[in-house]
Order: sequence, then structure tokens, then C-alpha cells
Amino acid sequence: MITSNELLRGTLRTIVLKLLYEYGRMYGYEITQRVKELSGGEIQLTFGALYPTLHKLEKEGVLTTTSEVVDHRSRKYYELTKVGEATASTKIEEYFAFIGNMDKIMSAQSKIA
Amino acid sequence: MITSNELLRGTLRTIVLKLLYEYGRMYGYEITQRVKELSGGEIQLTFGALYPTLHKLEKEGVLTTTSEVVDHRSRKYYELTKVGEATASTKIEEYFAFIGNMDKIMSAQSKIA
DNA sequence: TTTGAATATATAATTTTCTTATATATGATT
DNA sequence: AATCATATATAAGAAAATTATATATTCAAA
Repeated sequence: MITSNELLRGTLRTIVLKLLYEYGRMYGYEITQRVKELSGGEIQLTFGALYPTLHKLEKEGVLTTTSEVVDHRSRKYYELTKVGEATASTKIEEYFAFIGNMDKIMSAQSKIA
Repeated sequence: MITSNELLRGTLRTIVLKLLYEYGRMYGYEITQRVKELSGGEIQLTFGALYPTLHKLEKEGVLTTTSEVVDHRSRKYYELTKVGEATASTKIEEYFAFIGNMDKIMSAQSKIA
């Protein structure tokens, strides 16, 4: 299980934005569960990283929050703003571009079989 | 050009190990140039991140150094140790596994067209 | 001839980001 | 009664990266 793989560094914002872009409003716990589920249990976000990131994105105007009480437990839903949707869209594109470039490096071969 | 894309965070060790694994001994400047070349100019490593990483890997016994003077300029070559080769091999596998998992997240779709 | 670009390594200060630990609280299961 | 799952959050510390700076040589152009 990848919890603190160094490669996870730098991907948190991108993951959060992608999920909110795709699924609409979500709450923090839900985001961690969705990531776990989608990755077949391999990627597990930590709350200590997630919440500060969500709060930062809110402060930046990328997302807005609405609180609800469900089953006597409070939930805080996060949703992309209009600006946030554009941000997410850009980040998603940047992700695929970056992976394409990384792939060129990580698939490089000096010795041809 | 991706110089300080946040996605680059956490990939430096992996990139360095991959290049040394594939090309054998290289010097710091050469690593930055190879990365730039392989990525079509899109990924540019910074020295402030590269050298501390190389020194740390040396300290960990992952690589060894040999200094040479070429054209009156000193070069410090880095080479994987036997332990380092195993480390690199593992890291390379981990990279592809991680990307596979990220892909599941980044390709998720809620709305089927 | 001197200025700038390319080559080459390195460190220090600061900032950003993440990990780990901790706190709080409810509901369901054992 | 205890533990697991659900739910949010912060604080201390560590790790990693950015930005700035320093040093020095070679080569080409102005």
C-alpha cells in the first residue's frame, strides 16, 4: 500500500481537483475513500496533508464549502468555484503532459536489446 | 517548460536513479542536460535540488563518486554501487506501479458519455 | 577585449509540503 | 466495555524543493 511513497509528493492538489471536477461536491473523508477505492487500496491520503490542502484551496478561491449534519455527524462539503473548474481543468491537462514527459525519461534505454 | 511544476516534487530521486541505472556513470550537469533532452526541453532540474540529492544518495551508499578534470574544469562522476543498482531497480518498478495507480484516479469518470 | 553564454559544482536561507501525533466526537459492531 | 468506522481539524517536526548566491573555466560574438 502506498501511503507515504515519495512519489505521492506533489500530487495531492491534482488528485483533489480531479475528483471534485469529476464527482462534484465531496467531503474530506469521502475524498480519501474514493482515492483508496479507485487505486485498489494502493493510494491512501493522510488527513494531515489533505485538510490543510483543502483549506488552502478554499482560501485561494478555488473551492467553496458548505456544512451539513448527517447522522448527527458534521460534514463539510467542498465544491469547485467557477475559477476552480478552470484551475482543475488546467491541472488535469498538466498532469497528463507531465506524465508524458516523465515517461520519456523513465522509458529511456541506452542499451538496445 | 516544466521547471517548478509541483508534480516534479518527489520524482528527483527516481529520475536520478533511472538515468544512472541506464547510462552508467554521469556527472551532475550531464544529468540535468539528459533530462532536458529526453523530455524535449520540458523538464529542467535545478541544481539546488540536484546536488543535495546526489550527496544524500552518496551518503546512503547508493552511489560513489570519482572526480576528473576535463578541459581544466572539474567533473564529479556519480555511479551506482551494487546496492544502488538494486535500489534503482526497485524505484523504477515502484514508479510504474505508482503511475498505474495514479492513472486509475486521473482517468476516473463519473459521467459516461 | 570584454561581455555573455555555456559548462561545472556547491551551499545557504527560506519556503513549501508532508508526516506523525494528537484531539474531539458519533454510530455500529463485538 | 471496547474497538472499529466515520468525520474534521491542528500542531510540531521533518523532508524536500525553490531561490539566491558564490566560484571558475571555455568559447564565441560584439
